[in-house]
Amino acid sequence: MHDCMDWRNVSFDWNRARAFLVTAEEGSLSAAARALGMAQPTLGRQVTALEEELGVTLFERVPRGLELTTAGLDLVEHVRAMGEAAGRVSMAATGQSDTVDGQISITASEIYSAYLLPPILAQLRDIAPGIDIEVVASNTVRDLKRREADIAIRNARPTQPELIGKLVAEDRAALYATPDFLEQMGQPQTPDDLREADFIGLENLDQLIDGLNAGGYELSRRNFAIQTENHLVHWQMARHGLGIGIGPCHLGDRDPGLARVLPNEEPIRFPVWLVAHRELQTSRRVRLVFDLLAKEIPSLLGSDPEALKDFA
Amino acid sequence: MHDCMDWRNVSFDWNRARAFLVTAEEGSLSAAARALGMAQPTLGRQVTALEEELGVTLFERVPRGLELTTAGLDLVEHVRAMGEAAGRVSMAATGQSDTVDGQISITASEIYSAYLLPPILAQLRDIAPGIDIEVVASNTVRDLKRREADIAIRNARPTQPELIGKLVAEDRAALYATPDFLEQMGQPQTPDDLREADFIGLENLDQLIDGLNAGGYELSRRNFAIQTENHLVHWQMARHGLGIGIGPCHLGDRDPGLARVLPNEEPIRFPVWLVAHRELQTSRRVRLVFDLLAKEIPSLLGSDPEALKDFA
DNA sequence: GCCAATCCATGCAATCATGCATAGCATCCC
DNA sequence: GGGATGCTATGCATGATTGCATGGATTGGC
Repeated sequence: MHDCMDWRNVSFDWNRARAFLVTAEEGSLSAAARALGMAQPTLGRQVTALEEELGVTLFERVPRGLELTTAGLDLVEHVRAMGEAAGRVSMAATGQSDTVDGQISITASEIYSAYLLPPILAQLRDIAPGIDIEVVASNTVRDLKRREADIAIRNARPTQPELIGKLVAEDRAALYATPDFLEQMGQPQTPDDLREADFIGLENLDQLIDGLNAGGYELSRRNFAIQTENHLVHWQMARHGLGIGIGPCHLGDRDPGLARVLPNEEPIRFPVWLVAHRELQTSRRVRLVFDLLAKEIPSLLGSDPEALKDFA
Repeated sequence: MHDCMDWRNVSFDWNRARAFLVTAEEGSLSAAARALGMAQPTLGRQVTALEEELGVTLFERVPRGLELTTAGLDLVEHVRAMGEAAGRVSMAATGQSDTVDGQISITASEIYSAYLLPPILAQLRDIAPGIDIEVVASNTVRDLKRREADIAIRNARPTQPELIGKLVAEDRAALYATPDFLEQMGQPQTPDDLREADFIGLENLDQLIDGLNAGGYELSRRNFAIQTENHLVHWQMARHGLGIGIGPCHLGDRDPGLARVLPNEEPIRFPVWLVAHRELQTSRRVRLVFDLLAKEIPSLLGSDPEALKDFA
């Protein structure tokens, strides 16, 4: 089967190829070194050695950094393919990994990262002390295909076929403000009473306004004098009486310093999905964390299993 | 362009992946080591380290050798893709032979052009008949930046940053004359014996005199009754007994019609550099010729690789 | 049953690669 | 124009990797 495969063609130093790839993608040796957790001189020497080895000048040394030559531009395409294959190797390896100990990376919104994950991760530390946990708190959807995280907590069903998702809970969100703030407003009762109210804004402001208006509100940008892209900051602002904030009920209802702005309005209901890459689902470690999250999130959110049917 | 690609997923040791691939394909560490030109323990340790790194047992150690586990069987598929990409990298770097065709221009001193290059260029004709060769025989340094030639053979390290040089050999030169001429002089033994001798001059006569006097001679312009700027003519004059000439030992020592004037004096030693423009170094054609010259010049000159260290 | 061949694992010395600290340089901003 | 900040290149000491030599073990053949 393997009569006489010639391995000399691949006998150049593959780590140098990796150094070249990351340097090309990051644009400078220093940035690449930071990304890889290596020293800059090391990377520089590896790139130089690869140029020597292949007999190709890959980069033009310019003061701003390194710039790909035409030859380098040609080669980086092939090396990129190598890197993508390497990513699949790593993905499959984690999936095959029979040891629980290791690193795992979870991405979730800032609110979930701050209020939902900590008690669960404390449990995880007890159950499996050998697992190193990294939490990527981000309100933008991270790409699991590129392995930006192993497990994601999201509020929508994953669309990509290589991702598998599990609907684990229902979450609810409502408008919150301090009791003082509401008293000053005269205890609003209907969305109409909020037409002149001060809200605290988030990123994607127009999208938020459209969403609320679709629910019967009549708001515009002038209602949002204060704005932040950070949801935790947003929440703290609401708690300090700076305006009306939007947040999950499991937080707001338990916060003695906050009250629902419109107690008679039904909260917004949305699903909570756990998402992981198919390859990773076979990993004992990923499996363990995934199952723990699936078990604990519903109880922490006080989610009724019956309610999940509405999102199917 | 893409904000923050996460490279941790590819940060495992790629060389270990290569070790794993070749071992899996060849069926044993020993065979893989032979194929890669490495030692068997090295490869064994790399595979073990990869297993450690990925947390996956790749091979079952059986008496006959190594056998892939099911996990390894899964992983080898992905690593094979990596290897194939590596092959394309190497291919793109090495270049296909059909793109080699074209014109190339080499500049060298007259002596080298006449005595050193011909046998090498004959080889080149055999290897790559599609390459048209131009030899610029010149004792003045041609400007590679202005593309006066593609490759230069020089006796000094290139100073301009856009030129890259490779120290390929050590050359030696000595004073030569015909045996008859020496007998007539009474067989000189020391530089002092040559104070009244007839030398054959070259261009830059004063520079040559200074150089020789720095080596213990006591010469002046009146020792140079005959002078020519052409080194080949210079050499032929020496061969015809017109005086003492200076020339490379690899020529003089093999010439039955010539003998060293001072056999006990150490020859002048100087480095042989191959020089090319950085940009041209990426050309497959230039590379091919460059490498051929780098390989053949040392053996033609009988240069000891150890001697090169003196010029570093 | 023994010898030869082949395989993997380990000890050890030399080599190579790495990281740190630093120098050299260009650029940007005040 | 000068200080701050980004980059790459180099010297040097340390630590990791390599190759060689060797040991232990199994298979196959005579």
